[in-house]
Amino acid sequence: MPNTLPSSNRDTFNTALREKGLRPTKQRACVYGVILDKRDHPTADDIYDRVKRHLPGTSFATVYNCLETLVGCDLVRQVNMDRSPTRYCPNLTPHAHFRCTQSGKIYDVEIDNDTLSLMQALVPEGFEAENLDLSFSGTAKSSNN
Amino acid sequence: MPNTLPSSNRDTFNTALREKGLRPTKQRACVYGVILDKRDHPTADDIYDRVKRHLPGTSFATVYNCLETLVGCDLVRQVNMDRSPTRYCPNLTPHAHFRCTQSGKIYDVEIDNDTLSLMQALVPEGFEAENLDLSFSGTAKSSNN
DNA sequence: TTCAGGAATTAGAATAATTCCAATTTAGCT
DNA sequence: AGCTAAATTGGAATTATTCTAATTCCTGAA
Repeated sequence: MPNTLPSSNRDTFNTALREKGLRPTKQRACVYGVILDKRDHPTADDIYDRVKRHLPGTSFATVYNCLETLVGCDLVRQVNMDRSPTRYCPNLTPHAHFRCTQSGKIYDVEIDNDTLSLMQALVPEGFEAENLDLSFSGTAKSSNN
Repeated sequence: MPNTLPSSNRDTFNTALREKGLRPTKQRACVYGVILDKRDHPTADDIYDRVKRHLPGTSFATVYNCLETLVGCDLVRQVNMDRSPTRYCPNLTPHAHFRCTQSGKIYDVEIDNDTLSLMQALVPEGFEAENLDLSFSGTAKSSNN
């Protein structure tokens, strides 16, 4: 059903793209839609499958292009864990990730402001951090599935 | 010149491998040697080039095999930043990494125990973290080169 | 409303890092 | 020295991603 973005997101989407002089195309909307729709940290591959259900003609290149655009517009975030395929996440609040090495699932982990400040304070003089990435891996009890 | 590991490291190396029932071969020693020798977070490619100077016959597959072994024996650590090639680091103390987006260089960043504990405390009930990865990216003033 | 020109999409080829594989060599034991 | 499992080798294969050139689509000026 997406391709129809919920209207609040639709506005954010249109605005974010227009601000950068980019066009809010149906492919971009659809990619954004499926990422919002099921927040399971899908890979480009997953996203491709889901997008095809709504816009069957869509190509892989387009999915990658759209993802790059959405990341550039700060609508979604890339999540890289080790060397596994990049995953995408619509949660833009500062948060860490936990990967269960058994199931492969990725969970969002909140970061409180105090801890965030302390982490940022680790960066030495003379370095200007634009980005911070914190991730954990280990096992999640099955009750978390 | 390595292939000749400094003797203190040579002991650590032999012991670590023997403990796992693995053989301390000259290729493994050499890979370990070049990683200790120049601590600039080399990629497998860099390591391959350096190893070839000492053991010209060495193949790429061997470099990867050796790296995997060394990581498994906790002699070196993998450093993954975004999707760039994996880098290797002989610093085994808990530390974060800073990547300068201009130069591509990677710097070690110390993590004090208090901050480390707070970070570990972020992991919710029901999750058991075996691994923690913290990395920053941004710009380093040229005085840090 | 039409049309020009840039933007976006497309299919498929290309790339880069890494892993796999089957054959050969080597190391450590008896 | 000879046996056996472990390690190494070269090359092919894989995987995620990026590139390319051709086509299609929008948008805004006439």
